[in-house]
Amino acid sequence: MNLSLYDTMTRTKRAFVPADPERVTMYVCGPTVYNFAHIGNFRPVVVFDVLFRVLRRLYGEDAVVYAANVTDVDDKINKKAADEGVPISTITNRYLDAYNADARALGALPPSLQPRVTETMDAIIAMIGQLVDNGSAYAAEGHVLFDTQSFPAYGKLSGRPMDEMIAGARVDVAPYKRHPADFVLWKPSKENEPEWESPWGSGRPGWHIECSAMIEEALGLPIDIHGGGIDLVFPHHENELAQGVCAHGHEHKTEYARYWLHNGFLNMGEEKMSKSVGNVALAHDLLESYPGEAIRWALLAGHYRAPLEWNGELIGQAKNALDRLYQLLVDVRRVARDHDAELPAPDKGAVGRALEASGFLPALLDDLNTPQAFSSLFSLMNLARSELLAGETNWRRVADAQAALLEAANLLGFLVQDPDDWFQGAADEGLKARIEDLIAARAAARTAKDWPEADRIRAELAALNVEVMDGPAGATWRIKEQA
RNA sequence: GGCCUGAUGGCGGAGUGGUGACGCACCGGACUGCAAAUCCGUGAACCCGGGUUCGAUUCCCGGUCAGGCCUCCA
Repeated sequence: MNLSLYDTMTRTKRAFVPADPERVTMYVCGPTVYNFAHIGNFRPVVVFDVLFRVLRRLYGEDAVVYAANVTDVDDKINKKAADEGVPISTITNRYLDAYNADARALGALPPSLQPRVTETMDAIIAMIGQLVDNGSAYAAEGHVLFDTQSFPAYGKLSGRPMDEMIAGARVDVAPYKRHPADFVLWKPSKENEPEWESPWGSGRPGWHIECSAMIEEALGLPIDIHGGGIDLVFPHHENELAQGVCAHGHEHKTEYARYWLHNGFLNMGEEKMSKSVGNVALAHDLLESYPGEAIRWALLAGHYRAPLEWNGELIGQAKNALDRLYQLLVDVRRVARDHDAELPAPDKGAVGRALEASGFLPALLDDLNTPQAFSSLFSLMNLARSELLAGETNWRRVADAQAALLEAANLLGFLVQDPDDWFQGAADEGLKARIEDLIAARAAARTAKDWPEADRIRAELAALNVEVMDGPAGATWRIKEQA
């Protein structure tokens, strides 16, 4: 089975072939850290995390280098810092920490590298120097601009003929630009704004150059995969590509990124209007109310390139779907215990075959078709369930079936918790002790067939947001919907 | 204004030139003191109008609606 990916540059789905299978490189445009990130900002985080995991599986954990940058020089950051009267690093560190915490809560593995603009300044200035030296860029009125006319392939990635864009543009063109499409590589800082020394005067880099510089410094050209949101195709990635290639001279022989991947947007629908409720669209806030895994599931419920309808029901649906998957894990554990059975170690060959036969891996390798992979997850779960419920339970087969489900789910970053924690994790130790006491009291009432008392205790538990489930070997419980 | 996507059951969402996955929700049954979980089962959809075809949800054209980009933006 081979991975195929849809490449924005060629507008086709192509077999993925890395330049060097020993060192597969991926770069994804990360956040500008001036505030808590919107849930939409986390779609690429989760999507490319899945790709990262898939690549690690295919090429080996140490063979994949994934860089996700952080923009920590920006007007919005400057404004926020000025408003609070603090250095920009106070702002950027605060929100980068929050961003990383949210990403972790959403089950994203940390990228191999997380370069920051402030730490890449020398490479940025050096690259601008190269561009000026070889005639791809020019200085004007304290700015340095990239000369789009010097790069014939400009516009190829986004599929925009330049003249059409200029004709339809609604923005005023700065007078010092030679061509309307030229963009800033370096610009003077305004009063009281952070600035860095450069051969063109003190100032700060334009938006696009940071990524080109980071890619060269952190990964080296060409990179295998360049990812980001669909909105970045133009102008960001188009510009990045142009400078990244042209920095190496006019032959333009340098390959920049072998595959360009872009995720679609979350369609916020009416939700956008609910500002009164507070910023429900912040991942940071959603994580207060829902498990990160459920939010992750919701983000992967649609194909990454398609728009995803983000409505109020989605995360709840995701939570319920995960409940069923986790329930299988709980049941396997309980039934095995009831039978005093030890689950044997799973057979790797059988597990591998199940991932193929269920369609799970084929779906994932087909341009990351996560919705179809989800479907396979349920068929793997059903298989495990029927093995568990078979008349003469074959523990070897149960173990293999459960292992297949777990391996598949884990590859997507799901079922990573102990199932008891999933259902009961929201309870602290004090609450757990109290629940156990109530359940013991209820068990006594049930033994005495005192149904009114048993029901009264159940109601008491329900008031604690706890659901009791009677089973042949005693009652179990779980925390219901978190408010 | 220019360029570009998408429109599938109550909700989310795959897929396909020839009986329309999967999940959530709903309904009926089994199990249960009652529930929950689980199991069995039912119902329910391809925006509109043309065209191509033996046959279109799937291909083509037009329309409507929604969204994106052209300016910071996942």
